[in-house]
Amino acid sequence: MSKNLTKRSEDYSKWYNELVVKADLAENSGVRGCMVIKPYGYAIWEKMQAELDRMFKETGHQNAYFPLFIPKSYFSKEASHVDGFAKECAVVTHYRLKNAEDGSGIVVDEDAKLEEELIVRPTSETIIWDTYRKWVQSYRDLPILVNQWANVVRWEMRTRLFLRTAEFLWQEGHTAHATKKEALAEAELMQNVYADFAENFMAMPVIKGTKTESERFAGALETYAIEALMQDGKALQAGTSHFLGQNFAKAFDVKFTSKEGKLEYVWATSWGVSTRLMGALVMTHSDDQGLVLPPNLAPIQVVIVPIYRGEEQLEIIAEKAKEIMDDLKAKGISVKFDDRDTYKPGWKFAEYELKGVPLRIAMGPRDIENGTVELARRDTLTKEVVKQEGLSDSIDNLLEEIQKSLFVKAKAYRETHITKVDNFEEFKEVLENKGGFISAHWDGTSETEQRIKELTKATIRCIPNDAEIEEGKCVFTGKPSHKRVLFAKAY
RNA sequence: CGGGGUGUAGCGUAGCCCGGUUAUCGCGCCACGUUUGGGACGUGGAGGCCGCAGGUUCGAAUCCUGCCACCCCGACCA
Repeated sequence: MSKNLTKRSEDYSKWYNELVVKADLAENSGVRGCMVIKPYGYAIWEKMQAELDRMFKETGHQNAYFPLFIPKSYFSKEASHVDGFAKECAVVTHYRLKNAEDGSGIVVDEDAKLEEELIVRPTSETIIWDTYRKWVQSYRDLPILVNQWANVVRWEMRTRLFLRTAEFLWQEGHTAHATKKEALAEAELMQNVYADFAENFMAMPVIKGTKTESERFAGALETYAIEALMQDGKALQAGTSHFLGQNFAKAFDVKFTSKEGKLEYVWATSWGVSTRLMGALVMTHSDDQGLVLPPNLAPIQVVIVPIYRGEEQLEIIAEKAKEIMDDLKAKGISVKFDDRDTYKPGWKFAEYELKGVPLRIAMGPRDIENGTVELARRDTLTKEVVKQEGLSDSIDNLLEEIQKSLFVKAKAYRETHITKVDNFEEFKEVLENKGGFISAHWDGTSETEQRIKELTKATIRCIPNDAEIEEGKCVFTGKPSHKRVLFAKAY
């Protein structure tokens, strides 16, 4: 293993790429743009899944599973949806291979051409709404509150581990409602669930807002998003929740008879977060020493490293370590005792720092003698000698403190990187030299948004839900505006 | 998908321009010994279809063509 990670200040992008690989989260595979998520990285994803799944169920949702393949004809039923995804779809055209006649290997059997080509899902709205048609007749069949955990494929031209891969893992919720009001409430509810998860579980502060028309999901009437800010000053869309109106119901003819006996189209939402959150997690907390994981998501929360000379000492330390582990496990804290004698303590310290383990306990003969341990925090890189007595309680508290402190730190960074700007020169200056979100007035037109994007590469990340009504002039055109929106360069 | 770059042992690399013994070095790996409170040291050892496929040549890591993958810049996107 090579020792030094590129510093964030030298090359942020390179730092990220190296860290994801060196911390054993993921690596590239033989297939362009597709990654292998390694056990350590997958363990973090599983923790995210477990908590999100719990939250979805708590808000009344159930899991189901829909097919990977979508008939091309389904896919083309909703016009704006096709426009949005057509350019990045993988298409299955054949169902059989055969040995090449000249013996040169395996080739596609041209005789096995599919009658109707299948799209590998880039998202599942179409197949799900085709299914919901059969599930819904009466208002009594509503709402349908379904989520699926799945992989999807979007044939991206430029990929990066976790942030943008051709195949990624996600969950997609698809709900059907009798009224517009109910569907809107669902979309907002899920935005809140995502924000809650991001902040309380990932310790990643997010801004809740609405997307502008040009940033909206293909087929949605309204897209609600949570936006996070990375350490390099770029924004990252961490989750989206869409109000789909009756677009898909109309495209797939999903109607129900209302209480009043009228035939009406169903109202829809969809919402998702993906393995992109892994990238967000890395870029929110980690440092030049490696990964920094919030305790809620760390596969290993505490690691115990013994320092010893000879079997005899190890035995004594191991015995003490076992006591500590039992105490910690009883509190639901995940702990690993690393008694490998093939690596030295210093090597292990560096290794667990790279991997972001929140707390490290080092125990040597001196500690055995004094009834102490050395306790080191990953987030602050500080260490102190503490009494073994009451250790599990203090660790329990400390983990909670680390979780909070990571959030506070990330939030403080974000707060100092939201800059109010009132003219375009300043806009460009702040974007160039400081980065982060720029809070500015906008005249509400796609044309202006587009021009600003062309000139600066910054896009409107969202219109914050809590934006104050404030009379002002568009930062670009000078036309009247009544609230500020957030601009940023984005991932 | 367009422009540029890279690909040599598990990782990082020298050699390539200007073709010619057994492909360089460091880390890692294996064995033994000494070590163990911040990435230990010594001695010995193993490991290579030089990204893949063709071509030029007496001879190719080196020159040419095609393909694949990765990185950077664009266009596009979660």
